[in-house]
Amino acid sequence: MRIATWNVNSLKARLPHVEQWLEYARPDVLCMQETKLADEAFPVMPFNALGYEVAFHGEGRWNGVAIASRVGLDDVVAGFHEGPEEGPAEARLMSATCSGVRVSSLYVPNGREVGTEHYDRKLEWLAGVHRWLAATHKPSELLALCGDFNIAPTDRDVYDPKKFVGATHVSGPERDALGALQEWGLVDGFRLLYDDDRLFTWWDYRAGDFHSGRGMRIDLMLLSEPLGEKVTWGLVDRNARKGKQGVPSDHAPVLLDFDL
DNA sequence: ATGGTAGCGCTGCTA
Repeated sequence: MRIATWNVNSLKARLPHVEQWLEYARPDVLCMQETKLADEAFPVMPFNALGYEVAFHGEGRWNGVAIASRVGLDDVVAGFHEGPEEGPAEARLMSATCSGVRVSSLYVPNGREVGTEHYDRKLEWLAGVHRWLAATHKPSELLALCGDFNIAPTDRDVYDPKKFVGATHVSGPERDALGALQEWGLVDGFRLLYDDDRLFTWWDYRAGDFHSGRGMRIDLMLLSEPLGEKVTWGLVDRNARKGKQGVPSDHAPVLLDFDL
């Protein structure tokens, strides 16, 4: 079973990229973030044509998450649904069961600058994820929390730690929030297999950061231990940025294979 | 060097 996650930065702008990627990567499940589409505008038919069912939770011009699956898409829940109160209705979480694995697509708030209300909301949202997890799941289940966490777990996950001192994505409270999810019973799936530096998944569009290798690893797949035991291979597919479809996403898709 | 690009949508916000 192949599970992937990709912040597409507008599914409307990126649909040709996504279609081509599905054709050659053939994930069984693809979690998407930043679809930036209202639900009535979601391109259902292109996914169906490639053999995927799709569930989506959007709000229009910002945010938006979705899950495409060719191995079943059951018990779809948009948002937290139970556990903590939903709060302001931003479309940042959606879950479904795909061939026995409970899969969630997450888009964690960016946080902008440390000490701002946006940063506080990011930490609150992450605390909400922990409460939701504790209220609705058990570490013994087959769980995959996939998405754009907007957190680089360690200093090896940014191109130059000196340039990130005092910045969001690397701060202690953000990493502690990620650590709380791990303490509950989730592991950084990609790190189970690959210990290298520079396995970045996001590059700023500006200043040629992609071609200069200035990136961060912020797109993660957090796995419960029973699912982590089944992981066999993975990839950050930087080739997904190539092709004739126009401007690529500023994120690359991440995929993991499981012996399930 | 405190810049730069992209998406949405038409003005400036968000990342």
